[in-house]
Amino acid sequence: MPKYADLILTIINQSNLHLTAEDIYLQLKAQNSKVALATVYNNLKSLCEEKKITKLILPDQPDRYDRIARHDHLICRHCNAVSDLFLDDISDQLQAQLPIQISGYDLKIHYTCPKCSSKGLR
Amino acid sequence: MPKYADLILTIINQSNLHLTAEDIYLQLKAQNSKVALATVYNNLKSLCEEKKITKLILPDQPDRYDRIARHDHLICRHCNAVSDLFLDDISDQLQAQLPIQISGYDLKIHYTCPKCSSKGLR
DNA sequence: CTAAATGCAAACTATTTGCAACGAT
DNA sequence: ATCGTTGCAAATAGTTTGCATTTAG
Repeated sequence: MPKYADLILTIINQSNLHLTAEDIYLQLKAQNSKVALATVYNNLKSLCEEKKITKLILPDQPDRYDRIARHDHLICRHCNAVSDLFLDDISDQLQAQLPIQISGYDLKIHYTCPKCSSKGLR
Repeated sequence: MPKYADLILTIINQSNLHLTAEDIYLQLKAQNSKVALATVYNNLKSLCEEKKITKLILPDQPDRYDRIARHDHLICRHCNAVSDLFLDDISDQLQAQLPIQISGYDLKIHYTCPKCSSKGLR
């Protein structure tokens, strides 16, 4: 039986959603029947420390976990829904403006998602 | 006596630090002697909703509160220390790559702060 | 007099920890 | 037999809420 760390990594890498610890827990339970939520949290924490996944921290909601491949995020300014975005890497451009060595960046773009937009929110 | 909302807004606008609710609470107590931490939280929440301040959410530490004027942040990849950064506004550049209307962005640049750097961390 | 602002304690949520039990080498 | 992995319950941290009280207009 594979360790949970591997199962969890696979779930995150195969998903294009942004799963919370709870989502992952439920998904594991559906497959595997017997996991503790704490085990999911512990494994997620280890995976982050090993830089095999990243934590996506968003306002007013539990943390989400994401694959490591560089990409940006669109965040709805009203409901905080998240989606992925693959823009040009601007590391070089940023680096050119800075006297220190940068190791990466995190770009969240705010907008109004279609759902909120259709409710008249701007 | 001014309302706490105003006092808090002033504290945040006058500080170039990134204060936590607790920091603000302590600062108010020092000036004013009698506030409840919950009142600080309630006011911070309202101020965010009114978009008079923004919440700065960082990994593994309490939320911090920041003035609204657009700027970016440098985050130490090791100790998560934050500092301000005033880079060129890239809204137009981002907008040009996107089919939807954006309303702003949040850019965090990761690096190794001097303190961590001097400890040999890279 | 009424509505908004405050204080306090309790509630809540997300996450972490301590520790005993388990399972694979 | 040992060491890393897991489950469970309890602890923790940060934040929010309910409600009675105070304050301001």
